[in-house]
Amino acid sequence: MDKAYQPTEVEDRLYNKWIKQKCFSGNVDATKPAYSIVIPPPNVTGVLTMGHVLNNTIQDILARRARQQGKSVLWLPGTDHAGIATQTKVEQALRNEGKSRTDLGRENFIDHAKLWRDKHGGIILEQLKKLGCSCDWERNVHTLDEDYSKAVISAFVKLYKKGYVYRGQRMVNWCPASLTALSDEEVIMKPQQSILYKIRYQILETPGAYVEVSTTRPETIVGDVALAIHPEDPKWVNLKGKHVMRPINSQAIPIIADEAVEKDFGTGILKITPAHDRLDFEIAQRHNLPMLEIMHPDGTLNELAGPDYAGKERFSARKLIAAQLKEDGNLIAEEKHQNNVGFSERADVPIEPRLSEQWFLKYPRVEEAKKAVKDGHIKFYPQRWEKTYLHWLDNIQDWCISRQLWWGHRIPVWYKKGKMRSDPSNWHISEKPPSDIENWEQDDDVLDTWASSWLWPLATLGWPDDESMEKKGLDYFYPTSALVTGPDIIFFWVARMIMAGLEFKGRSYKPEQAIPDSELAERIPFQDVYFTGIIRDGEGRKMSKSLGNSPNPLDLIAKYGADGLRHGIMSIAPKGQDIRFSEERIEQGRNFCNKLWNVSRFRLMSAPLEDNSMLELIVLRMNCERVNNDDQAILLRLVETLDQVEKLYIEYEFNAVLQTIYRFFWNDFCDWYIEASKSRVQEEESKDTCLAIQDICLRQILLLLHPVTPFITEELWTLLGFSNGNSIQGVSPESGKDLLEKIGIGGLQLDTRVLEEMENIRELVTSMRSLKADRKLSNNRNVVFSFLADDEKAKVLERHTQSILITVGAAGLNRVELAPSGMPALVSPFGSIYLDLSTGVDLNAEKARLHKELAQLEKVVNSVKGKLANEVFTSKAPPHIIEGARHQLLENEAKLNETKDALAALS
RNA sequence: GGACGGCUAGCUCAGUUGGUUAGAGCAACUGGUUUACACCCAGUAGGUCACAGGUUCGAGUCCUGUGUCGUCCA
Repeated sequence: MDKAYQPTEVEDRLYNKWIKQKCFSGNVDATKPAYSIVIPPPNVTGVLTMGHVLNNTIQDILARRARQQGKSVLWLPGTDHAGIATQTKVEQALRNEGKSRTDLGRENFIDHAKLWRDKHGGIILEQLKKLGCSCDWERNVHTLDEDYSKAVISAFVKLYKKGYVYRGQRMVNWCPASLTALSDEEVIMKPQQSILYKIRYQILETPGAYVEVSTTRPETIVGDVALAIHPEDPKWVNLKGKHVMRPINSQAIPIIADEAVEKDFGTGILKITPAHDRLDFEIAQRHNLPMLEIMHPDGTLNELAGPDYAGKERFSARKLIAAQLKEDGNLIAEEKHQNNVGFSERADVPIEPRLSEQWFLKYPRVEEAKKAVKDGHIKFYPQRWEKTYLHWLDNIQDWCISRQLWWGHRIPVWYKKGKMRSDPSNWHISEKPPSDIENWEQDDDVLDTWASSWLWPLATLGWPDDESMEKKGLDYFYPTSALVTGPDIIFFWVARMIMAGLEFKGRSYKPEQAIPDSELAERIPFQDVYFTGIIRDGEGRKMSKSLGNSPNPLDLIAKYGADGLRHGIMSIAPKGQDIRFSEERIEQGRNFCNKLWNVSRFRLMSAPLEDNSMLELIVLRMNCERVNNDDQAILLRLVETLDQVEKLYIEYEFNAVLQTIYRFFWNDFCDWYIEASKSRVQEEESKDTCLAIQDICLRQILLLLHPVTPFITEELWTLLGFSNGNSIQGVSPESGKDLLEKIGIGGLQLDTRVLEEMENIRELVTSMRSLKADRKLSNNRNVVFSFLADDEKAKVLERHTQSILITVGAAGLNRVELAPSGMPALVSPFGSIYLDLSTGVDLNAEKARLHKELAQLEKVVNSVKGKLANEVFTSKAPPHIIEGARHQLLENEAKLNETKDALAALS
């Protein structure tokens, strides 16, 4: 074995082996419980980020742990076509060649995009393999696959037939850069430093009189069709029914009264631009005002804006119009003003509210979706996200699902050629095109990507095709066991998947029929949802490409190994809290692997392996008579650790899992047990027992760690002879109880009282080391200690003398009858310990140290005394607390007295 | 404006129904190559638990308020 663990070769070799042996196949197996996870499909053109590392490591841990528990596990991978993002990238690539998508035409463009996808796509899946992800790659699904597309189209048609899908002229969020409508969720509100322009409008009926109106968007004045006041605003009561002159493109427009007007904003008078503002649109509808569209889809003003502004881009038009207003004396003031502006999530430009004809979805099963979570059919970890989820569902708006893109699922609607498209009698909506296709033309739009990925848990398992569902095991694997994702897509994806699952899984219910409670559990898409935190950089900023603060995970894998990366990232991932990334933690992950490697190496160097292929065989090598307290203690700690880890996994407390394993492995096993057993392994009578216990511990440590660090554990599983030729996968780490039972087959009974004794011994050893270190004697193994204790304590000490001497590094520990004078001392759970030094002791330093100790003890003793003297405490506190306090007092008083004695002995 | 979350050692974080003297890793400092590991070992130091009230025999933990940072929604 190498002196340091070299992950690269091991990882590649083992991953290939696992793939070859089809270890990750998710098979229907009626004899086993099912465990399934669908991957949150990454963007097909994406590359691995630290967020993916976190998210997928967690999924892999869950999958591997479930395999250990004997479940039939499916982790289903795939990618998302990511409509806007991918199309933008492909168009960018075309533009570099001097071409546009319209040059190519729709069909050519899509072919081109597919080629581009096939070339650039799927990189991320290869990267996930580097990370060790145990996905069933043969099941890989892409949202534009033929089967998946059929499911998406089928869902659309079903929803249309039930009346959930409708087409309508509405105000939508328009992205002038991507030239498509967006859903509300794709709009990000950002606070902006804007200018509030105060503009005067002349009142027609009262020449020479003006009203003032405030707006941040003067360019929309050319689209004004009215001014509005609040009907109960006393300031403007007399304005109602009058008219004003529009200051740009002069025209008389009415003043109307509507309750939606905010009396307190600006002057309390609102300009109404119905085609370019959501609120204005609603007001205009109520008052039968015309919709004056003054903008092209790309955000430039059109002819209706007048010859001076037609063709001008919206922000330059703003400046021009402001200048014109100023010149005409109609601009009263310009004030700085902080407001929120909606930006397109993808293109990062301000969205334009725009009147547009789109397809909308009235969400199905909103009430059932709330119920499924409220009643605990679906559990959120951390639970607090339920609130966010429910709040969104309480305020849900219809979903604009059509996108003016080519890359995606084309909407299965055909219109009669030459007929009014707004008239449903001219529509053909079906999975299949009309038979007389020559008389029809298909809708140009595609569906929002999320309107395909909301079917992910269903469609990846074959829905809605009966044969395919059977083949892929939908009945077996659905509902999936857990979903691991970020809270940033709770609305985009999680909530929508829940609604889709409730609507589509199982028998169909009419919209007005509620789904019976008894069916919720089988219709939901997943049982547990684990929300990860967001990975931030060392300064707490979100990782982003533009900041360049995101490390490349592949570089980290090359540097620290996939196991090191996984271990590092998991150890800093508190449940649902944002994570500050630091490379040091990944380094620790690597160090951990190296420690594991080296202790295994040490085991192999100590003695040749016996048959380690079964736990029972190892157990039988223990000779009960040779089992000492160190052995008892380490086995007890192992049992404890197994139970703790199991409990923590159930709560998805990953970093606590890691911490628990770490403590057992590093502190208990390596630092103590291995050290203490070094001499015993040299001795014939204790050797076999000690090695057997080392092997038991190592075996269970590997099993405990396997979900987190799959590569090194598999490698050591073989090297330490546990494998019997088989993979470590699927071997259970056992519960504490089961392990106890198996240990018992050799006749060994563990006694939990040993643990406390061992803790005291370790405390003593630490103190003795400290005594040495304070005098720069750490490396002197020839020092001699004396101790002063009663018979009972002395008996315990004498039993442990050997391992104390070894671990402290000392030549002797002798009992004395009287406190020796002039020796540095310490007070331990076993009485006073003296470091025997013939010369060179700094008595003053010793006194100072003991005085400090004394002060500390006095503080504790006084505080506990006070507590016990307090009648309210003794009458109200529970008995075990009082008992604990008494015990504490006795113990500390004893220490106090011994410390005083030690001090006296020094003078 | 509303909701949620964080604020504990220099840094990153544990601290699960309130109950012994608040823990770990890293960094710092001291000493060490004793044949598993310097990706290591031993030891030392470092905290009025953001602040202010309150409940309680007892508060890092519960309640109220404030500050601050962050996220989401409007």
